[in-house]
Amino acid sequence: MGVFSKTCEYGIRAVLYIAHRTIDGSRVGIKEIAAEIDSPESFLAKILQDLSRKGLIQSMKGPNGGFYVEAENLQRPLADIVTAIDGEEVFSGCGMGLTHCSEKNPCPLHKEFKKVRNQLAHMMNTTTIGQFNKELLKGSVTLRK
Amino acid sequence: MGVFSKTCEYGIRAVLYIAHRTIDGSRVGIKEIAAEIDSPESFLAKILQDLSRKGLIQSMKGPNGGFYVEAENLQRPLADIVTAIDGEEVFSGCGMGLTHCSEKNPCPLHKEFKKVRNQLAHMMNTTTIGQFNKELLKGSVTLRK
DNA sequence: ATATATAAAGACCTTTATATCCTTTATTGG
DNA sequence: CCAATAAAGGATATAAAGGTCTTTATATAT
Repeated sequence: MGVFSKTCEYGIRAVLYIAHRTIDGSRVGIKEIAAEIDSPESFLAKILQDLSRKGLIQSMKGPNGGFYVEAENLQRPLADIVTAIDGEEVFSGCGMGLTHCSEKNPCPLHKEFKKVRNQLAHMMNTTTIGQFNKELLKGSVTLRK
Repeated sequence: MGVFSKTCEYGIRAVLYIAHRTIDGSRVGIKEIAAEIDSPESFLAKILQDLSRKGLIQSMKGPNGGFYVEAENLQRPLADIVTAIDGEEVFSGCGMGLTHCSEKNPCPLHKEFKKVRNQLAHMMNTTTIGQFNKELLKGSVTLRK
């Protein structure tokens, strides 16, 4: 188990892929996305359907249809994808699973774990969907394997 | 979904509970442990059975039997519990699930995610099983709810 | 020795995550 | 309008995580 669910991992990869492939206003189909981020096609379809309903990405049916990312969404943080799919827990939950863990009622790890959580949250909140477009086009970073 | 699996969360809580309850050389039974860390008893039994096989905790059958932690194990890091239950992935895996993500073949988040991972790993490697005994005895930290 | 307390072990069951497939709906170009 | 294309939606399958129950093995006290 990683930090995010598999669904979420595919979601992040797919959104970044779509973003960099459609800055020119074009659209990209599920087949290509699935192939390029190495994910099961029909499972990914479900994920993108969900992200599209939630407005994180856009879609269009029919010939020349496909998925794309609106300009304004390029500024949204990756944390929004995580929250949409996995929820807030990873950014705010107790490290050892206590539901009432807090400053006043802390688990043993509370202080230290909070630092880690906050670093993760900060990173995901300051990293945007569009931020890697250049590097992805250059090929200096990868989304598959 | 939290950072660790539920199994792992119960495991950490239970081990810390056992540690502070058995510094005097006594043993503590599954019923008490489950009640005090608020976990399903027979599920926890499985988890402790596993941790005991792996040597992280000790156990004894029969009257006055139960679980306990050897003095030497009090020095072991919590990371050992996580690794025993969830594996290494949370400490070393790619944030977006790429199996070949590395310095040479990095995902977009590689650098930043690595920092978070490392902070988590560092924290869990420098925190020991016995470290919270006093606070748990005092009641200044909690393991339930 | 026997009765009893306790963990170990193994066989289940339930729920959630992951994944596939088939049908429907929307869009477009001719 | 028609045919082709591509996503949406729904039903279902499979695997993994989470959880329960019953029986067995082992230690202790009497």
